Amino acid sequence: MKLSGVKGMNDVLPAEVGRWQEMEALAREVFALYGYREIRTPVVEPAALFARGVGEATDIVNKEMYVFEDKGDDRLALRPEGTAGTVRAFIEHGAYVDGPQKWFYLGAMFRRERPQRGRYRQFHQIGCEAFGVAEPLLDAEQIALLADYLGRLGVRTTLKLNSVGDGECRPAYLADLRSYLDGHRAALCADCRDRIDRNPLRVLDCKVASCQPVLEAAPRLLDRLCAGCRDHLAAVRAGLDALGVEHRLEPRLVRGLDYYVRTAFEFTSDALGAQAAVAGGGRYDRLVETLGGPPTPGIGFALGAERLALILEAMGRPVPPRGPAVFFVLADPAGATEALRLAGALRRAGVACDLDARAGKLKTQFRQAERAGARFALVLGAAEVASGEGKLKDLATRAETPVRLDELAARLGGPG
RNA sequence: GUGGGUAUAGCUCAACUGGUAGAGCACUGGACUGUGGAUCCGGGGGUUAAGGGUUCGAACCCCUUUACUCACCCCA
Repeated sequence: MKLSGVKGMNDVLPAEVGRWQEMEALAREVFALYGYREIRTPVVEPAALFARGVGEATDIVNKEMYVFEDKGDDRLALRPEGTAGTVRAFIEHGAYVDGPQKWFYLGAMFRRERPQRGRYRQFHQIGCEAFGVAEPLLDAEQIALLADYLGRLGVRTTLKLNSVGDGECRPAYLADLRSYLDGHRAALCADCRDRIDRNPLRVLDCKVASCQPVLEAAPRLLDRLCAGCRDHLAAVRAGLDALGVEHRLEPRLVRGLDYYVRTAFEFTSDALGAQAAVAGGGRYDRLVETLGGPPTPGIGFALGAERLALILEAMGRPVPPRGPAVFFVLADPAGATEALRLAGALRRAGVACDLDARAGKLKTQFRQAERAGARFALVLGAAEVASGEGKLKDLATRAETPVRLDELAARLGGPG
């Protein structure tokens, strides 16, 4: 029986892992610049957390979540998204007493869907959550953070912004929309007819040509926003303008999670195929309360790491190299012993080095040095041991320069 | 969950309308007993995804299963 990985769950091999390390390191760096601090929560949570937080009726909870029994006790779930667990931790540890909090996380999420380009059963999200501030200034700042992060990676995206209303204006709008769509049921496609009850906002998103006339004339949420939501949206846009963040108002942008209110946004890329969203998020002012905490506004986003990696790859952005500074080529037993000793000294000095312990043909060792991504190679044999001197070979230029072995650490430790 | 496409060496692919399974790259040995990317010669590697059927004969045709992949749905 041949073993293979679980469908939709992928390995990141050493050759590509540099890209992931780059994305993660930059996230930590940039998020810290905006005052966000890292939080780590379990991959497993009570299933009820997601049912209550994300929404019982959403596809994510309803059909995509991995749920299992833990020895008969609780019903547990592999987290399908990061916000609910973060909010749970926020409440459980009473973090709300310390005023506004800005947190971020990196981690694996799980959804049991049919895999396709940019969509996997285990995938990784990089997300930010900010608690305790209802002001639109925060929305603008957080969206700018995300734009900043993507911009530093050279990724070109489109930012789509919308308001999905709040408890004051959305229910009335939804009722109107539902009855409007119901009245035009016959003119809509089968998918849309299903969606009328389940998620009427989604109908507006339909791409089927025959549905378009009905949708064009449908009531628009943007026209029905209450004064609070309208002002909020205007302020967010003004904030983005002030920060020089380009965005597009997208009245049909919908989020798939129940907890979103007011601000909803999405960064999309055309390098991704059908799954165009690199990152998405929005405000969730009632979520903390829903999950049992004190009323606390919040806003957050999640970015799909696999999708970002796909974009970087499509851009032809090279994977940052990670090779040793020097690779020792062992010419004979005396050289091998010396190499081991020298390697120890260099490593104590913080200089990365490597060698091929098989000590085979020089040709093979040089090939190994190149494959390891080493900057220099240094042949070590009885002659070098005797003279205390060797030739440091730059593998890129193939130029050799004499070097005293006891000065190697100083030579390689410095810049260049 | 629903469709479409694909499946031959580690990778990329050949194999004439069914006739003994090959090449390039990679790996490895040698030409070169202390200098890699070039050249030349040699070597290891395959139940042709799996199972069944048709046939004198199947990588090729038929059926089933599985995996991968793209799209729908949905979302990061």
